[in-house]
Amino acid sequence: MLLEEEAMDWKVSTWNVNSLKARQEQVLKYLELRKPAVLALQETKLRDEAFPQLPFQTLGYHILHAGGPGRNGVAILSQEPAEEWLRGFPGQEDPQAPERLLAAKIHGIWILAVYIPNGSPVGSDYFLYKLEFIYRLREFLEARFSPEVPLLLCGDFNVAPEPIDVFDPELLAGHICFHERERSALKVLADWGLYDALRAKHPETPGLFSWWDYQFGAFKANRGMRLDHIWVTKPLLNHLRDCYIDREPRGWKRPSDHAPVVAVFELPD
DNA sequence: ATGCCTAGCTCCGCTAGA
Repeated sequence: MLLEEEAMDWKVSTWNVNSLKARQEQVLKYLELRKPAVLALQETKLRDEAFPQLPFQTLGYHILHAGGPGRNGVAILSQEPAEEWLRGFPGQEDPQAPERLLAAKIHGIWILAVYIPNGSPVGSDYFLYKLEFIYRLREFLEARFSPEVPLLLCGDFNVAPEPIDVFDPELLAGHICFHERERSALKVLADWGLYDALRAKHPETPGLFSWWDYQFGAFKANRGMRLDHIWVTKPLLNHLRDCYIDREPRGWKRPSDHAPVVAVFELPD
């Protein structure tokens, strides 16, 4: 009993909202309903000065945002303030990385929130940029962090890791977000010492997707892909209670095309 | 078939998303 009282539930959620301007009311509703300790957002599509801080602060969240004009934009909202934070790949010239990668130390745990480039079409310069981005992320982890300490990498990876993670692996073979080269890049990233939280808890369950096309009634038919992930180091995996995809917001009116992915940890208070 | 994908941006169509 004493042990239970000393442990706390720590919920981390990641959600590609496809414009925070268009989705502000839904994100506020989500925070009120689910009350995650941390919510990572991708595709805010906002400049830093345009982030609507007040309604989120009113709900008790601290805000870190790494945005820019038009596309991209990542944020970390947290009930506890960040002790340290950084954006982009430090020391690198890439103009997009500071809108796609944000890291924050919260409750003593480094949380890396990422929006990996889409990379379409396959074989283009942009496709190579996507692969390179994933390899640079691995180098960044090597240079700056250790797999021996609790760390969480989450966000829109824009890659479905395995055939079980897409609705039709034969149809989608070689397509963007399920191409062999993307999947092998993701394996190199994982080999640093990261575990897929969802598959740690639900290794064989098919049909677990986090993105569905707006077209073709894809959500209703569950024709989707698992592109959004929460990966953790071994020390944090030991505290993982569950990981799941929260499909409800995908069914709301005027939704994002992605659904939140959630991990719940039992941590010492 | 009542029904079309949805953002931003600078227009009133285009590009990107995945």
